[in-house]
Amino acid sequence: MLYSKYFIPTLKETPSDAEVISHQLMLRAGMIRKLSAGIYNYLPLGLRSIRKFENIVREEMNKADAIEMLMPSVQPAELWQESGRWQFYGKELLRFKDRKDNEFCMGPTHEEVITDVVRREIKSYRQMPLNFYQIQTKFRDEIRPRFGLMRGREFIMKDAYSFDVDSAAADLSYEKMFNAYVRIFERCGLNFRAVEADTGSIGGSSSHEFMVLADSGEDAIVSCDSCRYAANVEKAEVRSVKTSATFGTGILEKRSTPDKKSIVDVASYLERPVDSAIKALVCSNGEGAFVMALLRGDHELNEIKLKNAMGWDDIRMATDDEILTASGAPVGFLGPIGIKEGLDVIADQALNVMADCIVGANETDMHYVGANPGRDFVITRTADLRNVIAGDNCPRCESGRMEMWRGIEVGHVFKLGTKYSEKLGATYLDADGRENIIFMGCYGIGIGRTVAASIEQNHDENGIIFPIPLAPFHCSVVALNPGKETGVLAEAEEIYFKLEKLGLDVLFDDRDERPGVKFKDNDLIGIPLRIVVGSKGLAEGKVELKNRKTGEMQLLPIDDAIAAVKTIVDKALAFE
RNA sequence: CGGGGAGUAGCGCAGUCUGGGAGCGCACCUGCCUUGGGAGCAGGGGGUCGCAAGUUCGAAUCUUGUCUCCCCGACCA
Repeated sequence: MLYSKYFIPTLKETPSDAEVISHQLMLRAGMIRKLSAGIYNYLPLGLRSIRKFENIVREEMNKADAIEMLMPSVQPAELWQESGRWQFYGKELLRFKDRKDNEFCMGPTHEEVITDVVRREIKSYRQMPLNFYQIQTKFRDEIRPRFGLMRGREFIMKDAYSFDVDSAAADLSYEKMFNAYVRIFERCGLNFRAVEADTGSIGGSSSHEFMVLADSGEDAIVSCDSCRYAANVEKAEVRSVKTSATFGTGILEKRSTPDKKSIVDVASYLERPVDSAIKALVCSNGEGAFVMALLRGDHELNEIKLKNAMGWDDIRMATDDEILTASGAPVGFLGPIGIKEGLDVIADQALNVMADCIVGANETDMHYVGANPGRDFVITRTADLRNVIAGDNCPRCESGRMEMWRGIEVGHVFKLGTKYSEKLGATYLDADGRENIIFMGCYGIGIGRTVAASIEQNHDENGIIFPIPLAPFHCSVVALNPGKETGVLAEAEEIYFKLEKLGLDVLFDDRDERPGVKFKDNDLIGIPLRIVVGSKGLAEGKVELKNRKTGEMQLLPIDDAIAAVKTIVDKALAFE
C-alpha cells in the first residue's frame, strides 16, 4: 500500500472526549471516528486490524467445526415474545416499527433467530452436534456507552451457537469452544485469563469469561497463585468457613456511639478492630421483599451472590425510608438484635467464627459490644455473600492465595441448556423415535473490543505497538526525502515490491514529508517493523530495520533486512 | 434515571463574570526555504458562537426552554 494514496488521518492532539488510552490512540491513529454516541466509523486502518482479528477468529472457529453463516441484524418482535425476552430485555433492546406497524428490534444477540433456524431444519439426532457462527454487527442501546470501541452501542461481534442431543454432548461442544478461544487469544499475543463468570441475563448453567488484563478494565477478577482457579469477582467463591463450636465469652452491653455511623468510625470510637464489627445492610428485590444481610465489618457485600442466594430476579440496596419501614431502625445503627419481626436475616459465613462483636442497636447513636451470633441474635441462614479480596485463601486448593486483576471482557462462553430451545420448541427425534429438547451453548467474542484491548495492553508514549497478528500492516518502508533523492525512492520501491511478493502487508511511506513527520506517524499507528531507506545508508548498500516494540535498530544489507522482516513476521504468525 | 461538566473553525482551546471588533495554537491552501524524530518565514481560506424563544438600540456573553456530548453512579455479553 502506498501511503500517499491511502487514507490515514492522524491527529497530533488528543480529542478531549476520549478517556482511555485505546480510544485516544485509535482516534489519533486515524483508525476510527465517532458518528454518534457509541457508534463509530471504521476508517481504513481500523478496518484492517479488525479484519485481521476476524480472520484469526474465523480460522479457529472453522478448525473447531463451527460453520459460518450470517443472520439479519433486524429481528421481528414475535421471536423475542416467544422467548420471553421482549419483556425481560428492557431498554437496551432498540425497538421500532416498520411501515405496516409491525414491531422489530435491532439484534443485540441471536439466540432467538438461530434457534428458529434450527427448529425448522433440525429434526434428527443424526444432524448433531452442530455449531453455527457469524461475524456481524450488533446493536445494544447501552445506558452509558463509553471508551470508544470498548463499550459501543453498535459493535462487531462473533457469536456462535451449539446444538447437542444432551447435556454431556453439550459439555463437549462447550469445551471445544473454550479451547478455540484460548487459541484465538494466544495467537493474538494477548495477556488474558479465562475466568468463571455469572451468567447474567443470557441465562444458563455455567460460563467463562475471557479477560484481557489491563488496568483500565471494567471488571475485577481474581486468580489463584497456585492452582488454575480464576473467576470474575461477581462470581468468585470464598473458601467455606466452618462454624466454631463455642460462643464468645463477652458480656452483651449497649454503648453510646454518638454520630458514628460508618463501621470504621464506630470501631475506632469503641477501640475495637474493624473485623470484630458486623455490618448490616438491607436489600430489596424491587418488588416489596427485603432482607438484612450481615457481613464482617471489613468485608464488602456481593449483591449478585445475595441475589442468587435469595433466588431473586433483581436486587438493589434499600432506600433509607424502606430500611426504616422494613426494620424499624435508623440507617447507620442497624443490627440483628431485636430486629423487627418478619425481616429475614442472612449472614455471610465469616460470622460463623466471629465472637464478641460490635453490632448496631437499632436505635440512634447506640451499638452493642460483646454480641455473639446464635447466642444474642438469630441468623435465618448463612451463605457466601462477600467479595473476594486479595490474599484470601483459594476456595479450590490448599495452599493458594487469591490475586486480583482488572480485565476487559473480550469473550464469553455459556452453557445455555434448554432455556431457549424449550421456549421456542427446538426438538429432535432420538434413535428410539422419542422427541427430545435440544441442548444449546452460546459463545461470543467482541471483535472491536479485542482490537481495543490489544492496544490497551500494547502502547507507549509514541503510540500503538500492535502485536504482529493484529497489525494493519506488518512492516513499513520509509523513503527519506523522496522528493530530492530519486535514487532513494526507486530503491525503497524495490524493497516494497520484494516484501509484498513475500506475502507481507507493507505500508510504503512514499510521502514527500520531512523524516520526523514520517517517524512520528509510523510510531503512532503501531507498525511493528520499519525499514528506513536513506541516501547515507544506501551508499553502503544498507538500510535500517527498526523494531517498534523493542526499539532495536540494525543497519543491514538490503536483502538481509528483507529476510529478517520475513522471518520475524512468520515467527509471530506461526501457531501450533 | 440521579449527580457533575461541556457545546465558539477539522482538532485543542481563550473570550462569557462586567453586552458593542469573533480570536489563539495545530491542521488546511499559495510561495520561498528546509530535510534522520511532528522545521522556519510570508501571505491566505474557513465559524448561522448547539438550537429556539425572550430582554436590549445592540447578545457568543443576560433569562427561559430544548438538544447533544463527556465524567461519576446505578445498569450491562
